[in-house]
Amino acid sequence: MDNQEIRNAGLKVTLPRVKILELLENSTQRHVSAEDVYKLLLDKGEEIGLATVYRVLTQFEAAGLVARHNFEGGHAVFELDRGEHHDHIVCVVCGKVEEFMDATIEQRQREVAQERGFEMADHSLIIYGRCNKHKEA
Amino acid sequence: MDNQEIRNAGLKVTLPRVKILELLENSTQRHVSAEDVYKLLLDKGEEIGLATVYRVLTQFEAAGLVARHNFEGGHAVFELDRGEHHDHIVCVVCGKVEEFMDATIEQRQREVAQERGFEMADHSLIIYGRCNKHKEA
DNA sequence: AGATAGATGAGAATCTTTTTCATTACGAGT
DNA sequence: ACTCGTAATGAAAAAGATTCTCATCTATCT
Ligand SMILES: [Zn+2]
Ligand SMILES: [Zn+2]
Ligand SMILES: [Zn+2]
Ligand SMILES: [Zn+2]
Repeated sequence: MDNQEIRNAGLKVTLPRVKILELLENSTQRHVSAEDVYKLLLDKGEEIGLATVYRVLTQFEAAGLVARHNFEGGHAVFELDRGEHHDHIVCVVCGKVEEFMDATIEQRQREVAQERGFEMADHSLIIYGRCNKHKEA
Repeated sequence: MDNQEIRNAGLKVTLPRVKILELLENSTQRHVSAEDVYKLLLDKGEEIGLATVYRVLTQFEAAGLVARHNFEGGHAVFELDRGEHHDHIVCVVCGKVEEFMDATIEQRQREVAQERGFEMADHSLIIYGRCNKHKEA
């Protein structure tokens, strides 16, 4: 259960943390900004300060519960980290986000890093395009 | 020459634009933030307002003269767009940036987008890791 | 050279995220 | 269950990045 995940992260089980984790688990949008989380909680009647939302998301990220992504747009988006790595493809018209994982790309990235003497720690791959509803031709 | 590139972009050839483009061409750091550009110009005695730096970089981007990247760190970095696409590998310790282009990755990205019904417009791939000077083992 | 649309600079404004600090609430130990 | 010390929270301020406003200047065309 959630409480245990929070405890395992070395954090106290507080109402804001439980509610934020619940929201990330149950929200229809998987990829949400801090502001989104704040407003979605407000809509549910949970008055949790925006500063707390930022703090908790950052702590969850450090604990590996949450992943942060820097999509275009000037603000970070967060999602529950379910352990399975994936990358993203984002529609530049409607903002729709789809996830994918391509073993070939993953493998080549590791090789590219090695070839350059780097030890890969992480990577960020975002494809921008127009989804089936918004492509031109 | 620079002036023609600026003109071709439909922009007036002004001193700030010429100086910013020169700096991007000659700077030892290829990947610079707007603040970097502002300060590097100051160091050279060119007093160009920060707002102008932002405006010009954005215009250059729209004209395809400059590429903008959202590395981690909360601020965008810019580089001259020399027409040859490439991606980046960044050392999380010292910030060193290397460029690479991998045909396999590029190709798979296009395929992934297609498989999902997307028309790829652009993509952002950043590998984070430790460079040869900073890796552990 | 003169007219005009476009460009600049300074500062204000905006947006996102972090910090401060006084107050409140977990949870370990009794 | 009660107490206490520490960690967590909320509100507001601060900080950092970027954009906007507007009065002034300037490149370009005639
Ligand atoms: Zn779309
Ligand atoms: Zn995702
Ligand atoms: Zn390094
Ligand atoms: Zn580059």
